[in-house]
Amino acid sequence: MARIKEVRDERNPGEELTVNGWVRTRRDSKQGFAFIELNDGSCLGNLQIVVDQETKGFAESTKEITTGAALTITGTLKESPGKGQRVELHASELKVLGTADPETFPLQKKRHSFEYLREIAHLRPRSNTFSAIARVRNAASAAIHNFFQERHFLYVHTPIITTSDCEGAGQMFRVTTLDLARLAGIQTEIDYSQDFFGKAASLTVSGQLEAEIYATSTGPCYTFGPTFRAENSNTTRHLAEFWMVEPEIPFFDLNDNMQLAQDFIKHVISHVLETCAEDMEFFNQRIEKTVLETLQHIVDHDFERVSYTDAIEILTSSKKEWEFPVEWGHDLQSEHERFLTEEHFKKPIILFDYPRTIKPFYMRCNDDGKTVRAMDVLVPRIGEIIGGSQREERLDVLEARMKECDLDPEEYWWYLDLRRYGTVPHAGFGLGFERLIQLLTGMQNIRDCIPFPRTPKNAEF
RNA sequence: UCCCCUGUAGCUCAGCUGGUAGAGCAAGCGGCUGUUAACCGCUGGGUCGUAGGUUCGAGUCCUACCGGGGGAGCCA
Repeated sequence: MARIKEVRDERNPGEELTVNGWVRTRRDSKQGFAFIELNDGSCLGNLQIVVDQETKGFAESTKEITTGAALTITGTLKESPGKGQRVELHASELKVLGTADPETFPLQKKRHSFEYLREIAHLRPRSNTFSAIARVRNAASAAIHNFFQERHFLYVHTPIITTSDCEGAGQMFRVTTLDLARLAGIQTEIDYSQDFFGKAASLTVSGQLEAEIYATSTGPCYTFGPTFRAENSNTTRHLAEFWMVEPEIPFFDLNDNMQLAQDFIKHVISHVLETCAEDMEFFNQRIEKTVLETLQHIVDHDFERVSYTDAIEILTSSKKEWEFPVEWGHDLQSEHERFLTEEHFKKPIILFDYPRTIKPFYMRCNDDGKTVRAMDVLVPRIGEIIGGSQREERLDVLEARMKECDLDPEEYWWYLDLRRYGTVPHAGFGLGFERLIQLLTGMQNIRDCIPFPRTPKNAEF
């Protein structure tokens, strides 16, 4: 048995082989033969199968060879006289493994809207676009591990269920075994001591705090796993369940962190461009005609590093009309970020040293008393793809910051212990994996960049 | 959560200022062809998102709800 990618790329005319796959389309000749385009998901291209009356099993199953049907075919590979393919398989034997009634099969041999395909998420990976996304997603995952493994980072599995109630990164999904229907009737304060973990538990919004534990024990490390945010976000770049990559490195400052983030993104892009050439060509032609150019440009240039304060200066001195005013101390709006990365610098930028009032407690305070060592990587079209910082390693400063943010240091006793015993400067960041896939593929909507998207009011499949 | 747009055949859409529905593609059948987003002809297919309302009459106007999309906020 051979996979179609292998047949198309490596096998030679004359070889006898068997392939399995699904029919994409079929072109008939009444003279008794037909062309079947077979795809098995191993690559974008189909294998052209030539069947005729000599093909065992063809005559009796002609009606069943429709778009979507699963076939197994044995035959001889031949050089193709037609245009569009190097080789084609002349079938000696054909068997229909599974039929697909053309009257009801939802995928037709025509273009479908992404919205429609989202409603049939169980079948959409059988389409060109979604199988290509799946392969790019796979290649990007491999590139992420390569990048860190080559640098001897430890892959750490941080917990999915957490009881540290306020990690600070937004609304959390509650995890419970309590009988909610019954509790709703009683209407008293919920007693979490009766719950599975003996206290309130939630799905993680970040593995950062736990990653810091390993960074300050076993050295540079990274997490790569699912993350959950219960925010009621309805945009093309937010998911309730998404995958995040979070490296954490001891003896690192913000500059080291910015360099790592840049090297990391460039590495993943380069790897995908190399290993998914056919899929990337498809995205460039059919999805977004500037992806290849954009990605190459990112690989070839350094990211622009701009302090928050300088960014404010650039924005106020540009003669743009802003819907939201630009003012030091306020977070930048989408329109501001887009202007900086898409119009002003026209490449990825790293904004750093944000006002402390708009950033979380764990970011290291600068000596100016106003800013923290935060960084955001913004890329054209997507916006923020990475958020990170140098962490506050000074116990007294960290405690003071927690109180400033209305957090109870007691709750974070173990996090503070890392500063109490052998504290070191360290830094890290979080990369939204699906946003990276958006950047790589040119897909507009993040819901098409994950196999089974979870968004408000949607968790089908 | 807020703002805007949208919901008509399997899919993508048209249907102007209200008079009970149409195209392309898909599908079925037939023809043609070493074809390749194949091509040509014929045929079938819709209680116009749901519930109310205005009107002699509503796909078309109004209200509510539900679904989808885009933008904003939250962030990755």
